[in-house]
Amino acid sequence: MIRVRFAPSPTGHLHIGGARTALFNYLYARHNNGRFILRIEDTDRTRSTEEYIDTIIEGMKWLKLDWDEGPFRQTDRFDVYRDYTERLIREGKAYRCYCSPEELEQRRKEAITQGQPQKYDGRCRNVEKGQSIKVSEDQSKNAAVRFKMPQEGQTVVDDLMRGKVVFENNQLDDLIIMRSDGTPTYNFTVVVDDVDMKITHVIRGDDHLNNTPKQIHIYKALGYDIPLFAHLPMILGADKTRLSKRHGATSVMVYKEMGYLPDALVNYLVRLGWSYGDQEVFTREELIKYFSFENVGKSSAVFNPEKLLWLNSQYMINTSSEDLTKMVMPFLIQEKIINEEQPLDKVWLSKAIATLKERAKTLVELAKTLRYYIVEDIEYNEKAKAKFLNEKSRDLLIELKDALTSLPDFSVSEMEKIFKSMIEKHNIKLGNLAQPVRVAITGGTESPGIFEVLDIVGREKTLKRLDRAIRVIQNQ
RNA sequence: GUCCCUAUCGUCUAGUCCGGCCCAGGACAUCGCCCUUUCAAGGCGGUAACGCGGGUUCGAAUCCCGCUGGGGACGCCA
Repeated sequence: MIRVRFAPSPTGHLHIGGARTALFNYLYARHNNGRFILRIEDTDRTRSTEEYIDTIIEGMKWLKLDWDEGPFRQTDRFDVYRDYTERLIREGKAYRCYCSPEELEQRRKEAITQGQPQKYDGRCRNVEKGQSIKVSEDQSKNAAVRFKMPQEGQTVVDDLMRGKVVFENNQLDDLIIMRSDGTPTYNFTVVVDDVDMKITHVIRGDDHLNNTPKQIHIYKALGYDIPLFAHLPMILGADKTRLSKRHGATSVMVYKEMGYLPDALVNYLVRLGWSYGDQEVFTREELIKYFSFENVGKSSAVFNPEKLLWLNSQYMINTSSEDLTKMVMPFLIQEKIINEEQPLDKVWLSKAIATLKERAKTLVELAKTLRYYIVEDIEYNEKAKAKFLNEKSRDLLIELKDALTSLPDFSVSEMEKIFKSMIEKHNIKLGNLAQPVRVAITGGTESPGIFEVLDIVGREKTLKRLDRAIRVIQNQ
């Protein structure tokens, strides 16, 4: 049974990079009928917050990356880490370190200026029995615990993505596994938890590749089997540096707020690194069916918001108008086009959406363009008004209004007949009539086909708006 | 500074393992044309890439070496 996990730290929102790591874990688990586990790595108590835990979970749910076990929290497991730490000390595989963070920082700075490797110098490594260093009670109580890394030989990480990666052990640092306040640190908890949770494949970002040899030695010291590793390439911003807030929206929930569909984001994210021939658009089932590390690239990818926007527009087109009706509601409220209690005919709304979904790239755009269908009075775009609501169009609008008023059946085909006869009579192009009408009805020059628009807006509002446009022209 | 990863159009990528089908294919963006009552959507077409230098070979985007570029790591962060 394959078991994978996504292990974010709640020191920020679920961001684009994390979401993709989660997605690849999810797809690998589902593809192999394995288990997908969510674990919150909140050992850094100064930076982790409950709020971030909630938003990460919210983000996972929004993207429909459902997990099978968890969310587990490392803060619930401190006793476990403490036991393991004590065991390692007892066995001589870890030791107490009395150096203060300030001292270490000082030494690190010196090492950098002197061009020396920035590595713990190991001064507490062999003094555990206390002969050569005098330690006050206070110091003893506040000691951190370091893990003894081997200093000779090599460590090989056999990575599913990158093959065998060789590290020289003399590069390895005696890392701290327990802080002086008694809380454990990442490189230690990650190993303990992956063992306890029987993780078979550790799939994570490239930035962890360098930690892997250290973790391998912890596995060995604990006497456990080493899982398989797959280190994914990172996502970069347009300037090719690590994706960060400088590059715009990085939190997945911001994409929700901007009116993106979760499936579109997932589709975009999976194609950042993974490919399946020339296919661009995938259903969730296809992703699960086709996913494999063989088709994941090795180099980092630049996040391209424009392609995401395009994909979203494709998903808008391919989503049923009924589903879009449900999805757009919060945005209609947000845009103050409707209020929460306002009743709205869902069938009618869905018909309106059908005319707009191939024109709107996001749900926000969809909501905004829906405005002239829903609200009572429209606002004119000044340029459009100046160009089309003038003396030239006044008589046409009056004539059309009269014709539509007496029209027995206010249908697309009947309206079409009226427009046709009018343009023949006046020897004008359809656009000469349609554009002024469009401005009168929608306020602007861009909309779906004019007959569809009139049909959805309905006779009552249509006549009212034509009337208003005529008055506006007369008052000029 | 040390270590690790990586390198095909502006961007995401196919092709690389098993050299010839590739004077490099698709997608986004961009430009042009078509469709057209506007805007979209759609259709057609254009511009645009194998980082550089050495090898190996009849032949290299593909194999080997070097260089250069890019990224990451070096925390009592994860």
